[in-house]
Order: sequence, then structure tokens, then C-alpha cells
Amino acid sequence: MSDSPEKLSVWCAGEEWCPITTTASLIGKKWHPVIIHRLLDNGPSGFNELKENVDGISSKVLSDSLEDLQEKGLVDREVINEQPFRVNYSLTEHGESLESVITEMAAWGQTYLQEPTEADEPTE
Amino acid sequence: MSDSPEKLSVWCAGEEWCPITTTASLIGKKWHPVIIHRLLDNGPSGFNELKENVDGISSKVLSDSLEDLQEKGLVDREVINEQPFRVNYSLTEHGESLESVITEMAAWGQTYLQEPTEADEPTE
DNA sequence: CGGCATCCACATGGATACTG
DNA sequence: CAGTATCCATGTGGATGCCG
Repeated sequence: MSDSPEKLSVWCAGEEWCPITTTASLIGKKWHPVIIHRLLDNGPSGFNELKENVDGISSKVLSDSLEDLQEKGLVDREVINEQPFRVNYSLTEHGESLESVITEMAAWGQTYLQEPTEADEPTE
Repeated sequence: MSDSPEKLSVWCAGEEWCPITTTASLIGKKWHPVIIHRLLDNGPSGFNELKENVDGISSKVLSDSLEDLQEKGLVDREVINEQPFRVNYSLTEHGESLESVITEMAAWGQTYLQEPTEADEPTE
């Protein structure tokens, strides 16, 4: 885990390649940061275990997100049992390397955000 | 700028409020991190100046994103001249406080990502 | 210059049901 | 348990044109 993995080649939206745009394309999806956060926190997890921890996600969206994260090389999927069928989702080296980013996001949220009260509820 | 602003009340997707989910909802849009990054880097900017710096964005999307960021209390808009018409977009205190997150994202991208070559181009 | 209006394509997300 | 299938609503992004 300590030896840095080779760099990921990732495309980027704009004309010229930009680290932050590209990073945003990796984790700038609604559920990706949370999924990675849960995997960092709880370690390798099964599908439904992850679904419980990522509060409010549907199986389809979790399935789609995990597939996306696998394609991006951040998450690993391993079948650990056939009967009963069990899989294990874990972070790759790249996925784990995101800890600093995820931690920073969580810390920022802790510091600068608060849970809204009923009074804040948008009446719109 | 040094006194920490009051916390933002932001809704979150899941059942229970979660800092990282909520943070992700603030900056987990395709262009938001880049826009904030550019404002951090170049300071307050006009609309087209920002459009140039955020490489590849259309005016509609930039307009939408800026509106979203204003609603979320991260960006300020100020009309600084009527004739010729000029506005200035800048970061609020909350927006500036995101520097650590944005920096971490950019640093991660620098370390773990590389610009893909033609060979990596998806033929799909 | 700094947008908004319009239109449209596609992506994303959610609910529900069903399968091996 | 670990998904897939389906359907549908909404979101997001891009192109173009126009306006004060």
C-alpha cells in the first residue's frame, strides 16, 4: 500500500487536461464520495451492507455507482462465496489514496455545515 | 475573513444528515470544483474571464452553476459597472473556506492522475 | 460585456419488481 | 445475498441566437 501505484489515465471534459477537473469527474458524482467514505470507514463490505451504510441509496444506483468506480480503478469487487453468494467491495490503492480528499471533505462539512432545522425547510 | 462565519444549513439526500453527503452535494457537480478553483487562483473575475479560465464551459452552464453556487452561499456576485456592464464574481467566506478541499483535490489529481495519451483513447 | 431563452440530447436517479 | 430489468421523472449539459 505504501508504494504508489502507477498513475491513472483519465479523460477530462475541457480542451486541455486539468487535474482538478479530472479529479472532479472521478468523485464528483452524487454518491461516489459517500461510498468511498464508507469503504474507508468500515473496510471491505458486501453489497447490502454498503447499501445500509450509504443511507438512502437504491440498489440500482449503488450498482451503477460501483460499476463506475470499478471502471475508474478506485474500487475492487471480489466474489468470496458462491453458496450463499457473497461479494466483497474494497478500495484499490487509488481508492485508498483518496482518503485525504474524502477526509478533507468530511472535515469541511463538520466545520462549516450544520443540519438544517424544520425552519430551513424550503417551502418552495 | 478570519472569524468563522455561521454554519450553512444544507439539506442532504439521505434519511439522516451526513457531512460528507452534504459537502458532496455542494461541490459534487461537474463544474463546481473547477469554478471555485479558478476563483481561488485568479481572484474575483468577470463572467467571460471566468468562462475563459474554466476551459470548455458554455455560458448557459456557467450561468447555471454560478447561480447554484450563489444560492448555496459560496459565491458572491456584484455589479461593478453599468456602462460598460461589468460584474464581479468572488468567493464568500464559505467559498474561500473550501480552499483546503479544492487544494486537496487538485493535489490528489497531480499525484495520482496523468493526462491520457492517444493510446488510451476509448475506441468505443 | 454578461448574460437569458430556447431547444434538445443524454445522463442520472428513484421506485418497483423480479431473478439466480 | 446481490444484484438486474423496467419504467419514468428529473437533472445536466451543449448549441445557437438574441438582448440590454
